Amino acid sequence: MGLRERKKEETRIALSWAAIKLTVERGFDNVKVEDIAAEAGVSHRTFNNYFSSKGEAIAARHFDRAVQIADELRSRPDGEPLWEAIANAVFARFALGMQEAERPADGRWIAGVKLMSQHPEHRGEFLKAHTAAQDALAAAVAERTGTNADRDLYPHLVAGTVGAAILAAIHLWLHGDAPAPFEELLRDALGQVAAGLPTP
Amino acid sequence: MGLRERKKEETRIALSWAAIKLTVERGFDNVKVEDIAAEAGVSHRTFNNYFSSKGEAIAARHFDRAVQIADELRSRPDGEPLWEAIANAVFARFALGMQEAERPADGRWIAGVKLMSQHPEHRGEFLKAHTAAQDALAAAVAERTGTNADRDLYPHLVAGTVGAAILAAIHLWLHGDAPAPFEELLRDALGQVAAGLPTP
DNA sequence: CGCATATTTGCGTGGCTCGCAAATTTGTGT
DNA sequence: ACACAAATTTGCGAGCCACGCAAATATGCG
Repeated sequence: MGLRERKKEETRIALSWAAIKLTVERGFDNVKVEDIAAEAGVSHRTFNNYFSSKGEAIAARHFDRAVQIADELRSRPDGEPLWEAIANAVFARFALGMQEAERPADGRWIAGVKLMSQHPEHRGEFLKAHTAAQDALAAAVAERTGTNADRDLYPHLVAGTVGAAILAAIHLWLHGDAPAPFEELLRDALGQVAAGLPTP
Repeated sequence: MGLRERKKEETRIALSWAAIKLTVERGFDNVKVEDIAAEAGVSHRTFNNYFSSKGEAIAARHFDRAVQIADELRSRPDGEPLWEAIANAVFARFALGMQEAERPADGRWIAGVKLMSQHPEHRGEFLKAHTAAQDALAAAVAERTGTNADRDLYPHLVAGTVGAAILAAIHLWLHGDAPAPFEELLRDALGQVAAGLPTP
């Protein structure tokens, strides 16, 4: 990767991060594209060369992280049972990134994230990123199971189910009554869907 | 429901339908809000009293239909096993609406729908509608299984899994290699997730 | 029939996305 | 080291969109 591409990637991340930071701090509607561009040290117009909306910039980090789950799955040993490999892939990339990238227990930050996550435009972009990543996961599942993502339901069902587990964990973590550690929720959710959701 | 509310509902549906029709015919970016309002016989400004974007207007029909699945589930007999009740609820509202509301085998129409379904803004709104309806389904599942949607993962996992099945069926139907009747895909998808997705 | 309440509408404001072309930066071959 | 081709950034402008506000209009109840 040449200097050119590296710098592009840096700019992309700087923009996305700036978008997240400002939005969490001030609220989605109080951040102008201009502000994000300024924070990242580029022009307003350049922002739109990288992202076609504020929401997309915010969701880009989620997207990048989620796509890596598929990559991780591909690199799991062949002998590993499917659902085990998936759980390991999810944890390797997802739960890890959760700890490293985000502020720990800053109440103000978490409150901001909650607000952001409820904003309509963000929700739409977040879900788009989520399902796009899910498609990548379906392709990886197809590879691993010898099915065909263009013809069979199976890989999409697996990927969709895993995605649903992740979303459920996030949802309960952010909005649930009884707060539990995210990792525990995620492990629980993946365990339940892997076991086939028997009636409780 | 008084005349007032009935008329509001009619306007809402007329707007949503006009948005779909024009978008399918001309493509998302070649339809102005003005056009939709004109087609429905109201002012541009009134459109925004009902919907806050073109995409939302289009997705409104999906949303209304999807929410009814939850209602339908509530009205299934108590003795019916959960997954059976869900499958019946989905079919009662979803597959039915598929036949009645949409043009049958008009190739031009279907091509337009495919294009529309790929447009970023539509995708976001569609997914928002889908997950909103999914939340309603989770609530209904919680009711039926004696779990709590604010504390337990279970109802969200079930609803999410059902949602994933529906999306996978739609996806393969619209974009898959080997076209199969939608109803068959849907039945197959629901059957697989209900059975717990064993490795094939 | 008249009045309180909802709804529609027009207008104005600020913001956003994107096409285009000029300016700047970067990689490469000599 | 240097010059040139290719990629990237930037400024500008056009067109569209969402929404606040207040005036006009429609509705339904007593």
